[in-house]
Amino acid sequence: MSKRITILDIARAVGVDNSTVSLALRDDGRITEATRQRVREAARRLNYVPNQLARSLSGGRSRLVGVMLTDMENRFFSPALEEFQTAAERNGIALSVQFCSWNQEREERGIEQFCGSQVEGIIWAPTDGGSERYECILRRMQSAMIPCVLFGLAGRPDRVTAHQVGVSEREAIRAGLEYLHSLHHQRMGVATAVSATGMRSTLHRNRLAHMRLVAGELGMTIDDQLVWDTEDNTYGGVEIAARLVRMPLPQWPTAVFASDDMLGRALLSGLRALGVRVPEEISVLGFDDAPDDSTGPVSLTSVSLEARQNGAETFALLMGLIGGTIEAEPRRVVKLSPRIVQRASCAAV
Amino acid sequence: MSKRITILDIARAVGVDNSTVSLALRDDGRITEATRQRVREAARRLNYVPNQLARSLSGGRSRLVGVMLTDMENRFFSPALEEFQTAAERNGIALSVQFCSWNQEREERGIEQFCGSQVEGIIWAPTDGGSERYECILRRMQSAMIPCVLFGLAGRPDRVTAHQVGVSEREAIRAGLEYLHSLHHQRMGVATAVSATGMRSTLHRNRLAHMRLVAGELGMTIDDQLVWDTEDNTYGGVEIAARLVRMPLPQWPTAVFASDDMLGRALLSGLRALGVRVPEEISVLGFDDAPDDSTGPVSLTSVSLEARQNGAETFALLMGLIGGTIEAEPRRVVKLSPRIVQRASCAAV
DNA sequence: TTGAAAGCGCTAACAG
DNA sequence: CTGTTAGCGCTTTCAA
Repeated sequence: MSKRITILDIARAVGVDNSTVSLALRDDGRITEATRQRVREAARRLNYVPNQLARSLSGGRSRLVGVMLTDMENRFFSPALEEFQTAAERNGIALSVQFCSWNQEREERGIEQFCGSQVEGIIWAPTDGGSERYECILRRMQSAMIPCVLFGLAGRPDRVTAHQVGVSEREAIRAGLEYLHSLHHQRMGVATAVSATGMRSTLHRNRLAHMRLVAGELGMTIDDQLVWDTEDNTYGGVEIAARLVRMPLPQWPTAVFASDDMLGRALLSGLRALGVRVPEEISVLGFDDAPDDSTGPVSLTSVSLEARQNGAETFALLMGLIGGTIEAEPRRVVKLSPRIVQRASCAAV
Repeated sequence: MSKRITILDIARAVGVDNSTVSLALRDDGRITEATRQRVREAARRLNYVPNQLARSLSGGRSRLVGVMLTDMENRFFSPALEEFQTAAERNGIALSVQFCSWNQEREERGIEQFCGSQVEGIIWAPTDGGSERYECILRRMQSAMIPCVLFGLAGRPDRVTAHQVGVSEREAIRAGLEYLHSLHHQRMGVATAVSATGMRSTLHRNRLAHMRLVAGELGMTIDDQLVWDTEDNTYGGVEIAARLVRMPLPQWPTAVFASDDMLGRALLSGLRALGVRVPEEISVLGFDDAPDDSTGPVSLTSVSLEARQNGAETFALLMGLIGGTIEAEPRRVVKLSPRIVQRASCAAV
């Protein structure tokens, strides 16, 4: 029934011009404290809600940033998004988040929608990097002059077509292995979930490949016997613990590198339950440093992918791009360093 | 440099009026196929992106729905959001998601922002139900005439101040217990995470209270000795398995009701690793039916909270409200029934 | 210090 | 079938 309240209603109520109201509402210095008060009061009384659409259209800036993520499951996104949020609030920016569920059409439509909504910038964790389709989307944003920062190191290192922030998985794996190496571990096991469903599989496959590669370079061995695979990314680690314990002791690795923190924690829990003392009898190293709800005895040393810091860095870069403090060219690639978060699950041999 | 392309640019390029372009782009029947083609072609060539802000402002409808959730961790939200997405796409609606991270100020600001963005409807999974603050937010949406559907059964059943969709936890607990009862379980254990941090604790505390209550009504016993608590919601279940196994056999419960599926799966994995056969030696019942990445031997019978169906129902209700097919009054409370998803982890005594 | 007027990009009546 | 003409609610010069 009652139409939506606009500044005209306020203007009429207070007896001033609408432009005065507009200025007063935004605390412009040109308006007397007195009128400002009356305007504010009327606004409250009338239950006025400023129309952001009109504001953006007229002002030419939406104060909106779009965030396109692959899925909600990814433990890496949660702290990063948290970081986006707080940074956005500090900058007076609203966030609009979308999840494409690894569906590339949805991903494309979503970004299209962002552009249509006149977002001032886009943070994008793409489903794939370097494909034709992906480059095309990037170009469209570019031609629409909407700055975009890729979240996570996507695409081919040879052709950097967009700003990006992330840590190299390769380097992170290397950091983990070097850490184990520094603790004199030679014979190493791996817990992985290559058999997991969907995109998870690819993730773990890549990590495993990197591990093999880098281990070779460091003179460490990853015996095929010591690569335990599971299809259950979340709880398969427990079963892996059981499999490990069934092995004759002399065949045990001195350390197990888990392909992600889920596997790592599950493994740790399983070993504990089976009476294996960590790190005395075996060391366990995780990967991701995903946020943890355990405050108990289970504490996993892990290679941190620095989700929070990545998030902060990404948003800062985007803000610079939006504000014009940072030039669109050349493309920036912010490569953060992985970090070993030392807890109790690793010890020297 | 190049200003953004508008319909005027297209109109100029094609040599027609801008309103013709507007209609042509929306496939209005009044425009000749020929001109439509030319317009479309020019639009593509010029890389035209329709300005959704202007469209919404002018058209008076934004085709935007806001979704306010507490956090990304909640496994219940993921399938529900998926459902929102697909339903939204079918209805030509765009979704804007926000997570408040259990921060009530952020929650409030977020909803405010939704209202300002002229969303046509809001789906809200509130941090709390029935508080003064919460009622106030509800009223504001109401006075802005933005329909809102609460996701999950929030608030006090006595005073229904908003539409809501969900399943009653109480009933779900009851369904679980009745199921165990029907399998002749008398002596029952509980795996809970009351010691978890943050809001999780409250959740588990409530569930435990309901369990005790309903168990009493059904003549089942929950011995305090058989209530195992952990602070690690995700992997604590493994440790609980170890604790259980340490007990002398005659004291074992015949079934364990896990307070959520994380605990349930962890427990199952732990028991397996410790050589306990499920369900032959003990039954395990989960709660939530969270999406599972395990396709392996671990398969947990669980009380489903019907996340997908809840999601679909919620969105449908909101669409009805937006479209005017459903009246704003009286408030609708759609209470879905929990369902036992029978897998392999429960058997009769 | 405030008011008048133009316009952001698009839609939607209506007129031609 | 296409062009004309008003707005949508707000910002932003420029006058007064």
